Amino acid sequence: MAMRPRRPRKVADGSGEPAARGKQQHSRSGAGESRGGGGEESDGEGGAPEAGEPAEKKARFVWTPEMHLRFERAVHKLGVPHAKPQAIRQLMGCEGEEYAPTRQNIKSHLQKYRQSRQNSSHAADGPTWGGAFLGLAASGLGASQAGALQGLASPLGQSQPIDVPEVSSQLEVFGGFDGMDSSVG
DNA sequence: ATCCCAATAT
DNA sequence: AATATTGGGA
Repeated sequence: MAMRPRRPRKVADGSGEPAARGKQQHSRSGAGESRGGGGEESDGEGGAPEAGEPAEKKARFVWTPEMHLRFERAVHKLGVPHAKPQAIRQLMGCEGEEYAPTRQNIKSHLQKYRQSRQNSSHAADGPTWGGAFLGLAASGLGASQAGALQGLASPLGQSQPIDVPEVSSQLEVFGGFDGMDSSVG
């Protein structure tokens, strides 16, 4: 029986759970999430192919240096410790792109990003994250793109001057440095 | 109910 | 190692 990895995870109430748990499964075709004005993450469950399909490979999201750069800029704009997945997605301008990370993709990546910052914080940096965009510039596909990214323009031409939603509510828009750093006393 | 984070699994 | 998935909290 196929199960549909929909995404209602936990629906209120948390009383008593069967003692049986510890099952992991993976299987997804579409992305998750799709709502909220302008959401495009469609959840088109294709139904489990009964048979005949030669086990399609699931495509994992590949974070390209460029996507990574957009991600980084968005995160830094909001402040590393305060960057939230949905805000990041908006600031990235990935909407409308053919290759757009889903909120969950961003979430996962954001975690990794914070982790790399946390465990190195300010000292040495790993070759992967530290030099991710260096490869972009060296690749040659950056040159002009890098310049565009400086101003943050969408390759589609639909560049709107990033309008930050509303962060005014919080008085802590302050950010730009790694939070949680208290060693020097 | 929705969103996000951290842990965990693959 | 990088990404996805899951569990739990706000």
